[in-house]
Amino acid sequence: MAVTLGQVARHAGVSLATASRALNGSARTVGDGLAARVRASADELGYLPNAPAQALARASTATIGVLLHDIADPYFGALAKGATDTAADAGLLTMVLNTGGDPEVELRCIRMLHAQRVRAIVLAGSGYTDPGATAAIDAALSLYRAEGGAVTAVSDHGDGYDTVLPDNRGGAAALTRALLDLGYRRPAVIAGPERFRVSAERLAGVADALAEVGLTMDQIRVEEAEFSRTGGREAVGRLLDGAAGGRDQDRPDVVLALSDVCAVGVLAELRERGIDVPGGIAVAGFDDIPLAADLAPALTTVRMPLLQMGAEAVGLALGRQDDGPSGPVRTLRLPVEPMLRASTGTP
Amino acid sequence: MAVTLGQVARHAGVSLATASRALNGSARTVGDGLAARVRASADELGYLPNAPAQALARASTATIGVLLHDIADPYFGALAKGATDTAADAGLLTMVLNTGGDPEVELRCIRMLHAQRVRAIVLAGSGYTDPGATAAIDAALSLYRAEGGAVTAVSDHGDGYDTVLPDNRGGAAALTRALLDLGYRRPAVIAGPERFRVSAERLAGVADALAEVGLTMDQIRVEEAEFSRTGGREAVGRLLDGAAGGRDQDRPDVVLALSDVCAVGVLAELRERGIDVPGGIAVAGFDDIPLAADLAPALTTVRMPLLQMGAEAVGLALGRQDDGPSGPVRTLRLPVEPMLRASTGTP
DNA sequence: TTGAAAGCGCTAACAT
DNA sequence: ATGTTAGCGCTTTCAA
Repeated sequence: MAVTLGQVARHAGVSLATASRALNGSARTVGDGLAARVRASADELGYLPNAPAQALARASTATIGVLLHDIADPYFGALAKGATDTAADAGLLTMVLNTGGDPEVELRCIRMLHAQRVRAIVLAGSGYTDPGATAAIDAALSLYRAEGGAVTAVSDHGDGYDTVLPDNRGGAAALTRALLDLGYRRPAVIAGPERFRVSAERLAGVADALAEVGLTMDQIRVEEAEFSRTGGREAVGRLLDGAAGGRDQDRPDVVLALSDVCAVGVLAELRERGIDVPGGIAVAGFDDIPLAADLAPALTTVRMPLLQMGAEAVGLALGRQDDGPSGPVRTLRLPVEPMLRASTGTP
Repeated sequence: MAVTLGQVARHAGVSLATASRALNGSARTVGDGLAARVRASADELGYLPNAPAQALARASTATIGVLLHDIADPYFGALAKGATDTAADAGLLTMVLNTGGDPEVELRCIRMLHAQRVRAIVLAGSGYTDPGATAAIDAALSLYRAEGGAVTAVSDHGDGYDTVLPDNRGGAAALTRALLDLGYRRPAVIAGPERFRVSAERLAGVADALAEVGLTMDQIRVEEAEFSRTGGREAVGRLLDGAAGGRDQDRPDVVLALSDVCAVGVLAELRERGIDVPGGIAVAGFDDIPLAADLAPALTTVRMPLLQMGAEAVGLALGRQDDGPSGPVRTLRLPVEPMLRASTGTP
């Protein structure tokens, strides 16, 4: 059905080997005349190499895999864009897999990508706190690496992986400090799910900054929320309803949502309740997703270099191909920066 | 290096064929005892099938490809989510390729996906108006289909493709009508790039509605803009600066951006110029991307069922596998709906 | 520089 | 129900 290399070779009157060398590169070189003839035949017949066959013969594919929670989430969208573009520049195709943040799904995805013999797997989602889940994933990745696969992580997935490490903790601390400097004194935090490592990192940053002014985490309200708009809405609802008596005294003066998509939900809920932002309660997020500055009001947040993170993660993976599997583990620390906008006004 | 089926077979004391049948499904059936033994061996050895080898032997992969302009764009993010999740449910992996809206890139991407022997290609970006580019793409896809590949399109890419067809024209007309009903009389339009078909479709819808009240397109200002925030900003800038004398008389009372990401740029530019929305100028978009309702002010737009569109596009492709390549071309028309929000207030 | 031939790991006839 | 074997399309020794 499809045109094969063999047909091209016959058409050009050369051997299979020569056709292969002329069309699909190789250490060996082919005489100019023959090479041209082969290429002409290939064009004429409309030859396209059979990638699976090449993969089998070469024992290597031109594909990578990216694992993330949800491609529709703007945070992961930007990460994926950085990754896919970098991969494409290197001639690689990218498989994008949504894990939904579920370690079991992630494990299955890793096996599928391993089965595909992708060159590299990028762990773009957060690492998990559950030791069992982490161990299972580590084991699967270890098998994958034993066969030459490269693994890189975005944010902490344990040492042992080449990692692009944005300063979650430092960023959270810097943002919290900035809020304190603005005069806010009754912060409440909407933290990410406990099962994700980044949640703890960011929370630790908040604690760092609070400690500097003599506050501890038990003195402030912390609600956990999924990394989603709905999660943010519900969490801030609990925060407000939970404030005993609902008196303004108990009400937080600023809500720090540790992800922008949560903050979006927070803004929506406050709007619905008729609470002015930042007049009534100020709001801050984390990530600086593309539309953060266009929200109502513009969202104070921590800028993460998302495109770069995705790009560097793939870059590390490709570097690993050259260095060999046993080179030193690389960690690329990336600075982050608080962005103060209207949602935290000036109290 | 990697564990092969052969090793598993030997370990279990069965033939290669039996091992294959036991592990990787087949019409034939295998005795319970043997099957269990084979599975046990596979587990013990940590066997993972070699997908490229399977693809070669079966002459078919378990992958699909999705072509879109930019995965970081929320419109495509949602589309991709619908597509990847549906594919995953069917046991398929998805390769996501950013074309940047460039037909040349798209052509190369199609060839790559063809080379990969993906089962289906989803054209998620807009079709092109350039006949040359379209012909080249059609030709490449035609070769692909001749070898059993399925192609489905989101929005018009020509008949001949199974298509998920949101009512771009009808939606634009309905939105325009709604704006006219609100009392706006000096609309200006920020249209998409002429090289995309959807731009013309949406523009035609606007014209339809204007005609109903005796207006023609030459009586209103139309600026072209890339489907991006920056595109929207610049276009509305031209719109305002171009209004001779800049007198309020000449100024549009509503700007209809034919994509939400453009509308975001419009809102940003108006904010910067200190023009109130909707008090000074009202703004509407198109697509209803996830954050449209959370912007400042909430954006009036046309709701497209983005997740569903992505999902159905993959569904059509999978249906095509069964129907055979020669079944009738399917078109799935999807209704869209204007969403009136604060950005168009009530003049 | 070119060609012949042996696989790569797996599936699917075709036996038995 | 199980095994034997011939490929799938390509790359890559190994010879010439």
